[in-house]
Amino acid sequence: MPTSTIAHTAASDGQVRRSRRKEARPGELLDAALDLFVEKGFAATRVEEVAQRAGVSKGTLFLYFPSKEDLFKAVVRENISGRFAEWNEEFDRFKGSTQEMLRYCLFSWWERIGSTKASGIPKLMMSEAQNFPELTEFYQHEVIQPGTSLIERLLRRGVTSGEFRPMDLKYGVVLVMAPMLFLAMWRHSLGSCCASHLELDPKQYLNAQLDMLLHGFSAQNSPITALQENQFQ
Amino acid sequence: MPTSTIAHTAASDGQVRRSRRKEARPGELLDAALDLFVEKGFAATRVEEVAQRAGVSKGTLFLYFPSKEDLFKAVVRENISGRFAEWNEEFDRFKGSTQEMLRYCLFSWWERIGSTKASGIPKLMMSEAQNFPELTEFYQHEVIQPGTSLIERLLRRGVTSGEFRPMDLKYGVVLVMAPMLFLAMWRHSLGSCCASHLELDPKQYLNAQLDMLLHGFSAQNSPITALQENQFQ
Amino acid sequence: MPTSTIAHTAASDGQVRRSRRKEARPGELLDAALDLFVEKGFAATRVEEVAQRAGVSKGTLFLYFPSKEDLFKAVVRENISGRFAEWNEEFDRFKGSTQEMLRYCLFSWWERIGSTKASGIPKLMMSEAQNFPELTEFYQHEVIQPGTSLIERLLRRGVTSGEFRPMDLKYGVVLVMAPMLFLAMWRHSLGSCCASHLELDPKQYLNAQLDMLLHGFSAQNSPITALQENQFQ
Amino acid sequence: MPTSTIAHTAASDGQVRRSRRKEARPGELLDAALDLFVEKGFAATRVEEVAQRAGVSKGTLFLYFPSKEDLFKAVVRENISGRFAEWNEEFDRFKGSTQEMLRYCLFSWWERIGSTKASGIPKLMMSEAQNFPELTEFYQHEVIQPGTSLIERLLRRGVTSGEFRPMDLKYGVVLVMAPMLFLAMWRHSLGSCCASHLELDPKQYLNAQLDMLLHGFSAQNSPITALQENQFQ
DNA sequence: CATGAATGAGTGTTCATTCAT
DNA sequence: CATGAATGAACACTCATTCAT
Repeated sequence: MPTSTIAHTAASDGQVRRSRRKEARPGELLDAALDLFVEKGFAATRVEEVAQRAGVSKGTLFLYFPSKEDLFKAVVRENISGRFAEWNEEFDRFKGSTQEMLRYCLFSWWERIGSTKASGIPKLMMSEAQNFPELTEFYQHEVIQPGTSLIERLLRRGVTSGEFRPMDLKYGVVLVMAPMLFLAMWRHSLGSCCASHLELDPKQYLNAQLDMLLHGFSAQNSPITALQENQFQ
Repeated sequence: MPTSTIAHTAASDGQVRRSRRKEARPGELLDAALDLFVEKGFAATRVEEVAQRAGVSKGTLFLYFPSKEDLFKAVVRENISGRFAEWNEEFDRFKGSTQEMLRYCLFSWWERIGSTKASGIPKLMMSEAQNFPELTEFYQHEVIQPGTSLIERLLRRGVTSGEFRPMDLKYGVVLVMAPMLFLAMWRHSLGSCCASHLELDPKQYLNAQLDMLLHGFSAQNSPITALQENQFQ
Repeated sequence: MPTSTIAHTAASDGQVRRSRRKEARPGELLDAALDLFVEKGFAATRVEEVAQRAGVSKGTLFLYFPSKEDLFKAVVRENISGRFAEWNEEFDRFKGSTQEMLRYCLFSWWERIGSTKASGIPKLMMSEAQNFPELTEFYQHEVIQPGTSLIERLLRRGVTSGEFRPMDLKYGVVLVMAPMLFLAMWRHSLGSCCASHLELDPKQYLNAQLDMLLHGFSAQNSPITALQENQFQ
Repeated sequence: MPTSTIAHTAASDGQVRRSRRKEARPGELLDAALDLFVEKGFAATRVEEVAQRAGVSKGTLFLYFPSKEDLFKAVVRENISGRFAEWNEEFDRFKGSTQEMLRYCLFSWWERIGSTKASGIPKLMMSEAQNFPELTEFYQHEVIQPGTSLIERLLRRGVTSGEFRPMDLKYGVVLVMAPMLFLAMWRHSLGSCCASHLELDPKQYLNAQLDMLLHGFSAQNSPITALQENQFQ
C-alpha cells in the first residue's frame, strides 16, 4: 500500500508534510514500469497498473511521460543506455590485459544489468520488436549500437595487442554478446519456470563462457578452466 | 486437449475419410497460427487473421479450439515432433571425430530446425513461457531434456576420446545450445526488424560459434578460422 | 426502446424471426447518427450513444463503420451528397424560365434538405470545420463543390438567356447559397432556442429571398413581391 | 456572474490600484478565451491553453471563473458592448439617401464588427446556442433585438421615402442581416479552412450583397454593378 | 493571491468469444 | 458442421477541476 503516506501529518515540527495527494516522483513510476514491463511485456502492461503500483493516478503518469512508449524509453534509458558512458570511461582507464578486460566486461554487465530487473528488457525487446517498430529503432540506437561498439572496441584492443587472433569483428561481437543475452532471456523465461536440471548459476555460466571464449573446448588448450570445476564464484 | 476432440469420431465405417476431412482444417489452422504467433507473438495475433489465412471463418476456429490459449498450446505441441530419435541414431552411427560431430550437430540442427518454420517455436516459448507454465513444463520434457541429453552425449564422447578437455557437462551443454537458440530468436525478432549492422549470415555465425567452441579467441590457438574469413558457406 | 424486438418469437409460421441479438442495419445507425450529430455536434456525440439509439452495441457500429469519421461521412453521403445526381438530372430536363428554375432550386432544397434533419449538417460543419480538417475536406468535395457547380450552372443559364445580368459567378453563387445556409443554421441555433420575434416561416423566407434575388428592394423594380405580402405559401 | 466577484474589493483606500491590477487578469483571460473559443469552438478549447495564452496558470483561471462554462458566458457578455447607441445616433444624423444609408450600414458593420475579433461572437452563438440557452436569451436581448430594430428603422425610412418598395419588414430585416452573419461565420469556419474556390473578399462580397439587395439579378434592372466587375474595393 | 501537481471520469477503438441461422 | 453478425469488456490517453503549498 504505497498510499500509506496519506494524511501523515507531521505534528512535531509544525509543518504539514504529507497530505491526501501523493507526491509523485518519476522514479517510482520508472521502477513500477520496469517491474511490470519485465513481468508482462510491453503490450500486456496496462499504464493504469503502473500508476497504481507507483501509488499515483493514471493522470499523473501521463503528466510525467507523454505516452506509454515514452515511459518505456525512459525505463530503458534509466536502466541500460545510461550505463554506457560509465562503461566507456572504465574501458578508457583499464590497465590490465584484454583477457582481464573481457572478464571485467562480462562480470560488470552481470552486476549492473544481468542480475537486476533490467535484464528482463532484452527479452521483452526480443518478444515485442516486431510489433513496435519505433521502440525497436530506439533500442537499436540506444542499446544495441553502444553495446556492440563497446565490445568491438574491446576485441580490437585484444587483436591489436596480439592477445586475440585476428577476427571478423562483427561475428566476434556477437559471440561475446549472445551468451549474455541468452542468460538474461533464459532467466526470464524457461529458466525461471521450472526447477529445471538446467538451472544455471549465473557466475559459473559466465565463467564457462569466458573460458570458452578464450580457449574453446579443445584439449590442447590450457587445461584448468571453469568448465572443469566450480572454483570461480 | 482440443486436438483430442477432433479425431475420434470415425470409428463406424472403418474408413477414415470423414475424419480425414475434419483433420484437414485443424492442420491448416495450426500452420497459419504458427506463422502468425511467431511473427507477432501470442497477444498481438488476432484469431480472425489466423482463420482467414487458413481459409475458414472465425466461428470455425472456435469450433476446433475452445479458446485462443488452446490454439496456442496446440500449435506448440503440434510442432514438437520427436526428431530426437533420428538424431540419436545418427549419433550412434557417427564415425568421425567429435569435432566433426559437433559441426554436424550444429549444421543439421540448422537444416532441420533453424532454417525452417519450426525455429519459431523456441522464440514463442521464450516469449510466452511465463504465461503458459503448463506448456513450459511440457516443452521442458519434450524438447529441452532430449536436446540436452543429445549434446551431453556428444560432449562426453569428446572428453572420453581426449579431444575435449574435461568439463562440467551441464555448462558445456549450455555453451553449445545457447548460440543455436540465440540464432533462432534473433532471426525472428530484432535481427529481422532492423537493417542492422548486425544482420547475421546463419552459416557464418554457426561456423564462428563452432570455431570458438573449439579454439576460443586466444592467439596461441590455431589461427585460421571462420572468424577471420568468410571461407565457409 | 428499439430493443423491443428482442425475443419476439413469431410462433405463427413456425419460424423464429427475432432472437436476443438485434439485427443491425446500417440504416438505423445512420438515422441515429444524424440525429445526434445534428443535436450535439460531431465531437460531442459519443459513438456509444449512437449505437444505443440504434439499438445495437458499440461493437456493432464499428462493424459497419470503421471509425466515427467514417460514420459521419456516411451520414453526409446518405443525406446530402447523394442528392446531387438527381438534382443535376432535373436541371437537365428543366424546360421553364431560369427564374422558375431558381425558385425550383430553392424550394426543392427546402423539401429535400432544409426541412429535414439533414439541414443540421451545414451548421455542424461550420462549427467543427476547424477541428476536423479531414472531414472539412470531405465536405468540400462532396457537398460544397457539387452544390456550387449546380448553382453556377443555373446562373450561367440565366445570363446566357438574357434573363439575368452578366455577373461574377463566384459571388452570384454565394448570393444564392448564403440564404439557404443561413436559414438552415438559424433554425438549428438561435431560431430554435427562443420564441423569438424573428421566428421565420421558411417558405416565406425563401420567397422573400427569391424575390430579392430577382428584383431587389428598389421601388422602380417590379412591385408585386413576397416582400409585400404573405401571398405565397 | 463570475465577473461580479472581481472588482468590489477596493473600497477602502479610494485608490483603485489594487483592483485595477486584479481586473487586468480577467481581461487578458477573456481576450485569450475569445480567440480560442472562436477558433476551435467551446468544447475543443482547453482551459490550460487559455491560461497559457493569458500568461497565468490554470489554477488562476479557476480563481476568476468558477468553471469553463462561466468563462464562456463571460466571454460572450464581455464582447457585446452596446455599439448600438452610437449607431442609432449616426442614423439620426444621416442625411443621404436610404440606399447610401444601407451601404453605410453594411460597411460600418464590417469595419466595427465584421473585420474585428468581435465577428467571432456570432459564430460562437450559432455553434453553442443549444448548449447555453440562458446565454442565448441574453444574446437575443442584447444583440439580435437592437440590431433588428436598427435595420427595421432603416428599411422603414426607405419605404417611407419611396426609395424601397413596401415590404414585410420582418423578412426585409432578415434579408439584410443574413449576409452579414453569413460572412462572419464563413470567415471563421469553412471559408478559412480550405484554399477554396469560394474564398471571399469581404468588401466585394458586401458590395455584391448590397447590389443585389437593391437591384436583384434581373436583366431589366440597372446594369452596372458589383456583380459584374470588381471595380469596388 | 497564485500556483501547478494530482486526479479520475470519459471516449474512440479493438478483439476474443457467442450463437442464431 | 460452418458461418459471420453481434457483443462488451478492456485500454491508452485527455482534460476540467481541486487543493496543499
